[in-house]
Amino acid sequence: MEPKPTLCEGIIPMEKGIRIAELFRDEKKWLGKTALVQGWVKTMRDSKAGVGFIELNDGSTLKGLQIVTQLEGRDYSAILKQITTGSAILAEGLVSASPGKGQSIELQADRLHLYGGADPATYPLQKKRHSFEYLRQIAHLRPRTNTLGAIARVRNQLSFAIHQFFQDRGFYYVHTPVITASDCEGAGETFRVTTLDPARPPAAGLEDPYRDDFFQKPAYLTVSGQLQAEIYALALGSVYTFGPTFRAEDSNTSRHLAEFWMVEPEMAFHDLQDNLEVALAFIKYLTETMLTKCSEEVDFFTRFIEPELTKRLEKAAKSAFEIITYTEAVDILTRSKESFAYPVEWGSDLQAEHERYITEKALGRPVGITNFPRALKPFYMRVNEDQKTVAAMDILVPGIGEIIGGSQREERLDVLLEQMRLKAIAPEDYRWYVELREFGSAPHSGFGLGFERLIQFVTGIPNIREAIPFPRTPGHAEF
RNA sequence: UCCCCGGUAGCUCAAUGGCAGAGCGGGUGGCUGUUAACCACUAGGUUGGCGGUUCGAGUCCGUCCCGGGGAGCCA
Repeated sequence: MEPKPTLCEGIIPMEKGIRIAELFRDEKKWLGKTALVQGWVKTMRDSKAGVGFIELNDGSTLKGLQIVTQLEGRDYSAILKQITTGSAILAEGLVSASPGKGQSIELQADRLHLYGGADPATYPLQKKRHSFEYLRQIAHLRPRTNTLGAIARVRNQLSFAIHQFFQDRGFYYVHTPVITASDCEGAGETFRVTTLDPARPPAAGLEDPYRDDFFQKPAYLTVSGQLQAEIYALALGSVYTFGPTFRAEDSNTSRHLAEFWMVEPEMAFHDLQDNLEVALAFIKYLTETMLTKCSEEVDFFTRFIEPELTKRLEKAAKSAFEIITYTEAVDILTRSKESFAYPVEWGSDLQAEHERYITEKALGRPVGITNFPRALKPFYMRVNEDQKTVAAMDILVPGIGEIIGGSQREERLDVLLEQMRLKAIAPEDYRWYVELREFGSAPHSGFGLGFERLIQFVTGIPNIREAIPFPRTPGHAEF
């Protein structure tokens, strides 16, 4: 009788190893014990006649574990020949005190296994520093570098902290739609979502060109979950969204992505002041998280990327933010002796150079600016008593500029309709949004935080394309 | 989209209009405790594409492509 094939046939069960970060976390406990580790070879220093060293990284921490590959009476030369920089290997052996400088423990290998080699002649990562521009071309390998690996761990830690912050405060996580039919609030250019074939467009002169399209009307990728978050805030109280957002702006700068992640809390029965307090507590919580949970990465970024980073984080986590009104900001700018390329005038938008002067030079720390001219801001922001300004708030940080934008929302039906009229927005296109003001309207507020810009701020990484694993920018959607 | 800067070996960069270079990485050999290891030797090039000026172009001009910085717009 023939044996029945089983699912496991030919599959070697994986051996359970220990993460290198765990080894370092409790070195004393592991000293003298046997450990099994699995990861990728960062560098090798071998002496063909003598002792060899492999620096192994498994992604759990910046620091590599030093594997010592030859002891008396053992010969690894056959397998060592195949283990090269970039190879995936297993190493098992005694954790012992290291006589060398640079690490206190090392692993004396009893057993080595090669999972997958890497041809040193063609492996794109060397043991030296590469430019970020080069690493972007090999986005499938760049998380194996110190910097991109560290950013990935920071992204993970802060994503978790974002949920923690809101969950601790009774917010509900709401999934707002990625596809939307409302070309929302004019926040940037939208990507179209369609199943029509551009090679075979609908016949010209067709009464309804969307008749055969999937949604039978124009549809887009979302540029913000805010309007839908408002719906749930006016039912659940305090909610937040955290998801991808899409802007088709032809924008080529170090702080723009076509696809980025945004955090958008929305809170019923909260005015602008409450909103600001949540935003500031939020920034403090996230920077504090960096200092406590990502200290190894913070030290690394401070050493290699941005020398002022630790100071910047401590300032943001511990000291008070400066809160000024737009009018006060204009005063600061007009009184300054700085010569700006763009004139400063009440009623015109603050330019990047103005924002930078205020947060970097005039005040030297994160700044909240409130109550902007009504004409500059979208229809949904609440009109102040002076009729000239709206209850808006921007939070600026040194080095990045605007990281948070938010407002108290207009909850008064008549004022909202008037705002829509002034901004030439047809109420029938936002029927449901208007109805929220007809049925149980309530004061509410919210803001949006660009996650990748936050990552830039807390790591000091200069280009936003390193703040996300797979950056999408004009002309680039690889990987 | 606009302005500025750049594109030379696998990577990071040199090279008055006059022989195409270095460091790192790769290969080979050496070295019994290395830390971006070290020492010796060695291979490696359509100087982004196309066109032009010139006796001669990596270098000057035109144009396109790509990358970076900044601006606008924004988070």
